[in-house]
Amino acid sequence: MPALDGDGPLWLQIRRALARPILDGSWPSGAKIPAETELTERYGASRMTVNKALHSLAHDGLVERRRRRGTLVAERAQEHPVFEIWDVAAEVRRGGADYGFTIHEREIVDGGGRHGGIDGLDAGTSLLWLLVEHRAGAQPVQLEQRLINLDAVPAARKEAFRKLSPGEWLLREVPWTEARHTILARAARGTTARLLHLAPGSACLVVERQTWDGETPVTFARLWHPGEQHRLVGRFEPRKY
Amino acid sequence: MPALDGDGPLWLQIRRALARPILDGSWPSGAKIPAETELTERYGASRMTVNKALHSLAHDGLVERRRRRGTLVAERAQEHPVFEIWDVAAEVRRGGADYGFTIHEREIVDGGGRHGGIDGLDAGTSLLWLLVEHRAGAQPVQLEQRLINLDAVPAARKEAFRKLSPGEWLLREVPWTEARHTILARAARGTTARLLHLAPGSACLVVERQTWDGETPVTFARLWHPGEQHRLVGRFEPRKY
DNA sequence: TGCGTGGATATGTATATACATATTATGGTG
DNA sequence: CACCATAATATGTATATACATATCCACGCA
Repeated sequence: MPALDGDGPLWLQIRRALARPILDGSWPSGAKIPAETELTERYGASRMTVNKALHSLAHDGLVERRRRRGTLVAERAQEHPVFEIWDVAAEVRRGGADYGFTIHEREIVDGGGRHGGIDGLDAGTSLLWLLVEHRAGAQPVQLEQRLINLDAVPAARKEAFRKLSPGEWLLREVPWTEARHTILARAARGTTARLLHLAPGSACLVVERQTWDGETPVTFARLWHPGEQHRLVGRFEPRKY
Repeated sequence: MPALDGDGPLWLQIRRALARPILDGSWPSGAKIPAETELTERYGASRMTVNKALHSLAHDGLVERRRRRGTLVAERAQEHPVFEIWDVAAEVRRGGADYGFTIHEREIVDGGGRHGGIDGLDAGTSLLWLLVEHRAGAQPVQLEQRLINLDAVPAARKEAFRKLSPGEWLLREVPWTEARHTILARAARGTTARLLHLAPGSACLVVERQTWDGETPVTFARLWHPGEQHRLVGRFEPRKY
């Protein structure tokens, strides 16, 4: 059981300490989490504080709590972050396939060019344009059109993206406070169709994501997936309104 | 400000009482919610209990809380449930257009027929099949293929769906404990293309939703939207792991 | 007028305490 | 051995209390 990291409120520290082994799979679905009284001693916190951490994890679907039985790691707990972060690499690996990517285009542009700009930046801003193909084995599973705000992320200018794909690299290196996703369907044409091995006009599921750090737009990505093949899954419970 | 309904834990009662005017729009975005001390008096609860209700609303993005400034209704707070419930009628009305629907097909079938079955039910189960067109003004915005488990919802057999669409009726009348959404892209063909006024082969955004009440599957819906026109939007913040 | 400083204010966190409630475990009884 | 009553257990809810912290506002001074 991981130790506390000393960063921020105690209940969030406890939450993180418990979430980590759940998300990396070392506590599998159905595993029993120590009781509140035990965590109370282990972390030197009051029961109310421990309760807040566990309640928060339950609210986000990572654990299930039952009176008397205790707190168990939820089914499909590891899938939860996928819906928010939308990381192909992790998804491909979870499916058991080899993940690989190829950068087909790389160019420094401004916001007024044919690749478009980032919402909230003026046309003169320097952007890094990338066209990235993501594969599961030999099969293309995602085509990524990405723009990175070089004012916000100057390190991207020299980054080669050898080991980490641009998406993974950004997630790891760049802080962000907000992301907005738009999901739509569009027919693949031209280069898009060709790189995804699709007939022109095939339906694709497109996820557009723009990320901010405070007020500053950081990056925009348009992610194309073959429509018949790719599915976004979410699980919900009735709200408490 | 609504009164408490006396149903369930006090903090959830307070949560509901505050969520209602936010979701129905009577408290617009940016409106100030009474301070914790004031709600404490109004509802006869301790500050910790009020705090739990407000914290929970903030966690779900319905309100934003800042020290000293107080608690404000969040931007786009009314959109939040859309992501989960996916109610076209409310969405169309929010856009200012007239909402209307037409039931094109209605039939009692079993799970083995050409309309398919519901996952988790055997082929002999009686199902109500419906094909529903949803419009904003004269423009078709969604085509709904629906199957209802008549064992779980016997009242549906005689329901005419005159005022409420099947989706709204089910949401209101039938309890559910879990829903699963699948989002994909698919080309519209045949009747689907015709009813949506699309050329055959056009990309559509398809949302499939299956709902359970405990272990019992209740209903399955496949919702088709013209892909270029319809967008699913979500807003996220970094997780606290 | 402009600026900094300090007090007032509302939320954020943490604790100790108490009792309620659901569910499992136990043990006794027929 | 089956069954039912009862105890033990872990979470669920609620309160009172205390102090921390961010932020707005007003006051005083240059």
